[in-house]
Parts: sequence; C-alpha cells; structure tokens
Amino acid sequence: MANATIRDVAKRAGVGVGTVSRVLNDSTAVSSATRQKVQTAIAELNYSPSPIARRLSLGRTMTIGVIAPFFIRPSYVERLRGVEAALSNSEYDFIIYNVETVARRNDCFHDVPRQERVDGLLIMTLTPTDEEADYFVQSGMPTVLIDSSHRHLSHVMIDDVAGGYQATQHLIDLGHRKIGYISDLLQESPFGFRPVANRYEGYLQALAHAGIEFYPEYHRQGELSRREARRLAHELLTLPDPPTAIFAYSDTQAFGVLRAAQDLGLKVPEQLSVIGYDDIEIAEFLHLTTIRQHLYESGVRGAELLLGEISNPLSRPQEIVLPTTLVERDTTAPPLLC
Amino acid sequence: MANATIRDVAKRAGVGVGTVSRVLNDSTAVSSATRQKVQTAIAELNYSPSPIARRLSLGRTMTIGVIAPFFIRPSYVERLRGVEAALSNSEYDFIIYNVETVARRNDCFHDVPRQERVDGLLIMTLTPTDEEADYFVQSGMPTVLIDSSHRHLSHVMIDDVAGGYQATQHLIDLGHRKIGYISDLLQESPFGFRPVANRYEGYLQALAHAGIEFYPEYHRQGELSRREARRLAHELLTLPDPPTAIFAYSDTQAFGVLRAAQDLGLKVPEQLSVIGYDDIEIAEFLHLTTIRQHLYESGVRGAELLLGEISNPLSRPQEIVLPTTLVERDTTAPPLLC
DNA sequence: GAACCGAATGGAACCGGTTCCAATTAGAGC
DNA sequence: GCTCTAATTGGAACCGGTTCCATTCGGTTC
Repeated sequence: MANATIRDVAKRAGVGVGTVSRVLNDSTAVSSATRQKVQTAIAELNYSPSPIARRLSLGRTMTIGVIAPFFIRPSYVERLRGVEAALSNSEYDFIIYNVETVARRNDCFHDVPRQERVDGLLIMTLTPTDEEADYFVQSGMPTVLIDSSHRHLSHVMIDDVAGGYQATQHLIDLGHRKIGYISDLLQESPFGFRPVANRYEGYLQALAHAGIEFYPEYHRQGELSRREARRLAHELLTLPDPPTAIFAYSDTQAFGVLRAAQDLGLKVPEQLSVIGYDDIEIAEFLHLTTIRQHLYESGVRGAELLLGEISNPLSRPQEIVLPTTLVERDTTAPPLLC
Repeated sequence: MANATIRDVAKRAGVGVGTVSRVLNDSTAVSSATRQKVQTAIAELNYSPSPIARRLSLGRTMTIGVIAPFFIRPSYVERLRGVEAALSNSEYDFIIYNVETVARRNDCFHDVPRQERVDGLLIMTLTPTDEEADYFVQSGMPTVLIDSSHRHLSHVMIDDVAGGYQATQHLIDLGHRKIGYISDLLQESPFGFRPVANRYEGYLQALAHAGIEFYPEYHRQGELSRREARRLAHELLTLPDPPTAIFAYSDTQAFGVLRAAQDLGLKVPEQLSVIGYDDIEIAEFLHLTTIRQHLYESGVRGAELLLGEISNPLSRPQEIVLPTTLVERDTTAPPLLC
C-alpha cells in the first residue's frame, strides 16, 4: 500500500504500464475514458511516481548543484536567496556543495560533473582553470559562473574593477588623498578569487587617475573577517601618517574598521571615512557607505541562465555584467582640514 | 567513453557484472588477482558508478531533506551551517526546502516523505500536527525536529521558556519594573512557531515571580523584521508611561529597537535597556546584550540524531534540550532613578 | 464488403546499478 | 585419485520508471 508502483496501477486499471505513464506525462494519445480509469486507480492506490526511477530512465536528475565557498557568509546567503527564488518556480531542487578548502574545491570540480547527480552546475566566485572549464564543457554539464568568469562558460559577472574604482573615487571626490585599502588575501589566497584582484585594480586605477601616488603601507590584506580587519585597521590608523579614509573589501571588513576606529576614539566620519563593499542587509542599519553589488539579482540571473542552458544545451556562452552602485550613507565625509 | 557502465567494465576486465559490483563495494569475496583486473579496467575506462542507478536498486537516496522556513534569516543560516558541518563528514547531501508560506509548508510536509527523494528529514522550527507526525512515522521516514518538538519524533529543542525567563529576569535583576516585550506574531502567525509562545511564556513567568503585574500595553507583536520592530518600539517608547527596558524576541528585532531609541534620542543603556535573543554573529559587534541559543550546535546535533536514526530506524524518539545563556554586553543597565 | 488509415493501447526492452542463486574452481582430507 | 567443502565467480532478476514498436480497433473510402 505504502509504495504502489506503476505496474500496480496498470493492473488495477486494467491497462498497460505504457498507458499509465502516458497519463502521468500528459501525453495526448490517451482516450478520456482510459485516462479516467487510470486516474481513479492512481487515487485509490494513493500512488505517486518514484522520482529516482524516473531519473534513471530519463537520464536527468532534476537537481542543480551549487558550488559555493563559505556559503554562510552574508554575501553568499544573499546570492543563494536569489538562486532559490529563481529555482522555486521551476521543477528543480538544488544541492549546496560548501567549499572551505582547496582540496574540497578540487573534489567538487572533478567529481560533481562526473557523478550524474545534477543536471547543471552553478559555481560562485570560484574560477575554473582552462582545463577545468574544458572538462565541464566536454562532460556536457551545463555550467554557469556567478561572480567570476571564463570565456567558455556562461557567467554573471560583477564589474569589480569599476566597483573598486567607484569606491576609491568617492573618497577622492570628498577630498581625501590618503586612502587606505583593506583587502581580502590577494596572492596567498588559496582560491585566487577574481574579485579580490579586480577591486584592488580599481583602487589602483582611481588613485592613478587622480595623480595620487600608491603608498604600499596603506594597503593591507588579511583573511576576510571582522576581527582580522579590525587588527589591520588598527595598524593603519596608528601609522605615523595614517590615512584619512579606508576602503574595505567587504562590508564585513568595514565593520571591523569601524570597530578599530571606535577603539582608538576616532569619530566616523569626521576623523575617518569608511566605505565598504557589497551592501549586505545589515549595512543599511549601520549607516555604512558602501558599493552595492546586486547580490540577490546575481543569483536570480545565474539560475535563469542555467535553466536556459539546460533546456537548450547548444547555446553559446552568455555573459551578463551587473553594475555596481555607490550607496552614500553616514560613514564618509570630507577630511578634516589640517 | 564519457559514460562507461558497469557492464563495459565487466566486459573489459573479462569478469561478470556482479564481480565488478563486489569490487566497488569492497566486498571481501573477491580474489586479489580479479580485483586487480577490475580496478585496471575501471581506471582505463575512467568509469565512475551512477549514483542514480545505485539509489534505485538500493532504494536509498543518500540525500537528506531540510525543511526550513525563511532559510536566509541569520538564525537559520547558523543552524544550516551546523547541519552542513555534520553532514560533510557523511556520505549524505542535503536539499533545502525553503518555506515562506503555509501552502508551501503543507506541500513539503505532505510530498517530501512520499516522493522518495530523501532518506531523512530535518525540520526546523515548524511543528507538525499529531496527524502529520504520525504520517512521518508511518511512512517510515526518519524525521528529526530542530527548534520544535513532538513526542513521537526525535528533536533538538531549545528551552525557550527558560530563555524568555532569563532575559526578563536579567532586566528585573537590574532593577527594571517596566519591561516591554516585542514579539514575533503570536496568534496570527500562520505557522504557529513554538518558540514564539515559549519565550512569551517565560516573559510572563518572570514577571509573575517578581510580583510585577503584566501590562498588556507593554507587549507588542509584529512580523519579524527590523523595520516592524522599530515601528513597534517607537509606539512603546512614546507611551505616556514608557517602559525602561525592552526585551526583543530576536536580535534582528532588537536592532530595530535600538534604531527607534536612536530616532528618539534615547541613550542606550542609560535611558533604555535592550536585550535580544539568539546571539547571531553581528550581535557581538553591536555590543548587544542577548540570550544565546546554540544555533550552530542545534544544527550539528539534529543532523547527528538523524544520521543515527537512518542507520538504526527502530530507535525510540530521542530528545535533546539545549540550554540558553545570558550574554551580557553593553545594552542593558540599571534604570535611571526617578 | 474489402482495403486502408490513424488513433489508442499493451508490453518488451532499457536505464545502470545490486543481489542472490547456481555453477565453477581450488584445495583439503583420506 | 576421488570426494567434499569453501571460496570465487557469472549472470539473471530486480528496482520503477519511459519509450518505442507492434497490434488492435474503429471509422473511411471506394
């Protein structure tokens, strides 16, 4: 009773299994009398088809894999929310592969397309090598990158060079010349996140355009956490000639900077300007000036791209570039005159 | 080449499919010479077994379903992190079923056990009715509740009555007598979250034990969001005889209260004490006094319970109760003397 | 009334694993 | 050398769907 099969239904309705399958899949070639009989039998037996068997014979899993590093970080949560929203209208479920080590990253990249667990892959921030990208393409696994890019794969990119430029330029516009930058790990990062290099690039470009010399002492990098950012900001702010403004790679790190300022009794924004990046939900509450990247939307667009690619596998790689926006709140102001 | 099957491997190795299967599953009854041959063939064909086929014949999905309302709320993210950590050591994946409407809740409760998509179910905060619980039991679906309870199902409960009591008692200990409470929706909530009733109960008990009369005007309820909490706090604080302390159902709501205080120019904690609930990550940064419930741990313990139940289905329902802890920071203090 | 056609239907084969039973083989014991 | 037993091994049957091919049947057409 618990688990009736399609054969039980067929027997009870006095038809063949093919017919039952046709009724289930809304094939038109079934007379309405037969359809009626089958539906009655289905109801009587409280039958529901086994998705696993369906998948096996269809060769599709109706599941999407999402590979995300540190999926509990606020920015990934926002992106996932977008993915969830886009997928909730479809027939697809998603499985999260959380990545916190390089070994795990490599395992995921290698195993997930091979095991036929998923019909498509959404990869966040992690950038595949050329080899890996070709491997995805050749294995026929529809793959979409969010927050990174590769010329052979569809992707939703955030223009982080522009974002970094925007943040720095905002500080310059306010009159700052001594602008610190607290970054995520640049070289030593095991993952080589693309946005890390890009925002740094934007920072350098804005300085150069304004004719401000880059002062290496003002650039600090460390693991992405409030605690570490607080430590680094403390270092910056206790330099003999400290910066008057700090651009932080992420809102989370900006909060660490704010804390350091508080520790040292510096008033924000009067004595120190701080700008973050991401515009995560809590940023508004804390009045943080920041660069908004459309996190939620990046998830939605990425998922849509992937669904399109699954239903139409031959399409050429698409690129979506999402802009960034300056959100001015209360942590930036002109520097004090000296 | 892309997708070799077990039969290809068997042919190439010159053995039967049963033997290949035995090698794959580390059955002992294979001579080492044969094992060698098979492994060579596997390597040559770059073969990896299809999990779907495996699931069909095994009748197991190696996947766990997690039903979570509003999974992007910080407290659920923390719990999920615990689940992910516990599951990452196992062979199981997990699928998130996000619930934001009652219809969706009912769908999930009804369909997920029936479709054989998952081997076990982890349900957060949502409380099954007796009927639903029996349905889970009868369908043989191992089910564990986190942050709610039912006598027929294993669960990880947070002692929210004690937590509500603790929060209120802390304010009383400081000398407050006029204590407001801003709650999640109590009656009208479509989900009937258990913790909502429990924390309120704790609040009432603490007041009663201290001989403080409950003053209905001091109790407000509204949708769980910062914005709504800010509005409600504003109402409370502009009463003719406003409370000197406010207990908020969640940290998120406490932040709304803090904002309302700021709007009205009230100093915290001098003129208003605020205590939250959850101890989400950002609470420490904002120096919020709060009640810590062990969110991450609740996820870990729940997942462990479920894995145990899957491997040993006959066990009786277990109960784990996690305590709550008062975390004193800088948003509570004795009231001003009048 | 015969020939023909299309729609509806039944059911075998298939997806790719696991498992169980029967058959083979090797080795031990006498 | 023969028998018996245990260890290996091969492969059919099965899990529960889908699909395709063959068949049946009712209705046209001449």
